[in-house]
Amino acid sequence: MARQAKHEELRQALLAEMAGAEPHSPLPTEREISTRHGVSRNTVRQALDALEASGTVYRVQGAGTFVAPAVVSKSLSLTSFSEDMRERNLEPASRLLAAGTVRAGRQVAEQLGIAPEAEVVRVSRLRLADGSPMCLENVHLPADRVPGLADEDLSGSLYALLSERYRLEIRSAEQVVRAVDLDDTEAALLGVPLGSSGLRVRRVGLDRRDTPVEATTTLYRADRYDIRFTVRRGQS
Amino acid sequence: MARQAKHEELRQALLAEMAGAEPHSPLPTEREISTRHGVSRNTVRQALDALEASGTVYRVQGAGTFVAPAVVSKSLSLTSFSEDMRERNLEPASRLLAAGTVRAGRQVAEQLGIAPEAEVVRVSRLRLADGSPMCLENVHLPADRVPGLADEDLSGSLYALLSERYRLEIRSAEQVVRAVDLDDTEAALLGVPLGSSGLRVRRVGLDRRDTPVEATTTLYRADRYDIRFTVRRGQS
DNA sequence: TTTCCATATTGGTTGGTACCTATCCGAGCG
DNA sequence: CGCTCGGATAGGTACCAACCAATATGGAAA
Repeated sequence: MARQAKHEELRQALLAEMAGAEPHSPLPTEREISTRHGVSRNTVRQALDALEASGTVYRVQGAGTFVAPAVVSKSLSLTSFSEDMRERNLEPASRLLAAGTVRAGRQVAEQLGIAPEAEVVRVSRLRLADGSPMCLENVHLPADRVPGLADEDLSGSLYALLSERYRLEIRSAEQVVRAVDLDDTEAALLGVPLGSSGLRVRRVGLDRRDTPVEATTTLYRADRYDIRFTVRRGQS
Repeated sequence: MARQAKHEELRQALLAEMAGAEPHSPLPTEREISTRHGVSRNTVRQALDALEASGTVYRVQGAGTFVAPAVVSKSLSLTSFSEDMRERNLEPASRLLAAGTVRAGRQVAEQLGIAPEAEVVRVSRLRLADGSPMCLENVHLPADRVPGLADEDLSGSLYALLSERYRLEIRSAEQVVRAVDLDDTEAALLGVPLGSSGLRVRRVGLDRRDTPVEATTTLYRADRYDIRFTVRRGQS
């Protein structure tokens, strides 16, 4: 048992204890949690650090730790389309538009840090939520890292496939979000009036070593999709 | 001196040392940094934690800590328009469109957690970058927390004013981003063709105790503005 | 009654130690 | 020559102990 770290167990325990608690009600002091759960104060702090980072609690030096008021949006985490939709209580699905090997081209090459003439696998899909179009997705992967990908079943989660079949795990991603006017083809595929606007997300997925392994452009319907996240002070 | 924590000093020291280092080149081991800087490994880890969170380095258990490849976008931090523009090397400016006290109304009341009949100060500004329009900004603040705000100089950074004059510090914010079609008035103010699309950011600013103190809707020109950020795995 | 200050309490920071686990690389075997 | 295995070394987790800094509170003083 206990395949996970102690501070992670404690985090979940505290989360459970806090369920239904009033906003701004105080948690036990760090030292009390420490003795009550039989762990060191350092471990308690690690758990509280995580809870604070996720916006579940806030801390005031000299005063205590308190449960944060209900938040609309959690902090942004890296999710696949499938995960994202399930979180919104929508059933994800896919329609494959195209899949094959092409040359990278200037933009994709720059994003992936490879030569423009290098080959990449391109997967183009229309993604559906509860049966109706949600976004157009265009994924580019270095061809040498995913041999035979175009012949796999591309109707489900690509992230899951990359992880299981190619041991390619995307650990972080850089995203650029922009509002754009859809062209006629895009509008038709998404089932929105001509001239509608859309939300374009350009993502570069990075592996454990911060090396680019995926360049994706996703075009969301403006009327069905938004991006929610929490930002905090305290960086440089 | 040293009004700041030791791990923060160390973080900056490491940042300086890494300046100009090759991507993927290894940092000294944690233990070596520890002895060389005369601090405990605990402190080293705190500094490295921060550097990892900001995407400056990545760590591989059993291998070492390495400088991350140059990133396009840093992780999203909470910035005011003025800070945001300066970071993009643009000169921020403001044109005040309206300022006064109004009733909150349903939406703002819900965002701020107050009654719909409660009074709020509303500040409406056209924000410029290098002299040309960048976005329309609509700020709402609970009237009882910022008495006399409408008579202040509202041409500069509102965040700075709130902090200095009212000791109101916004520590985190929840944002919802959406693509929208601009109406004719908005398009005219922003100086873009009728029917253009825009990027709408709804933000609720929270103070140290996660209590809402600011509700802002900002409408950015789609052709001049994008949002960049880094997301990571490893939450729940 | 009100104000102010000493003090106890809380979270924040730092040092130190021990052990676990993942990774790398070279020695040795097949 | 290639592969495997194991040791050395890296980061990861956990613990203890002490002290610092912000806060809250209650009692003394005005």
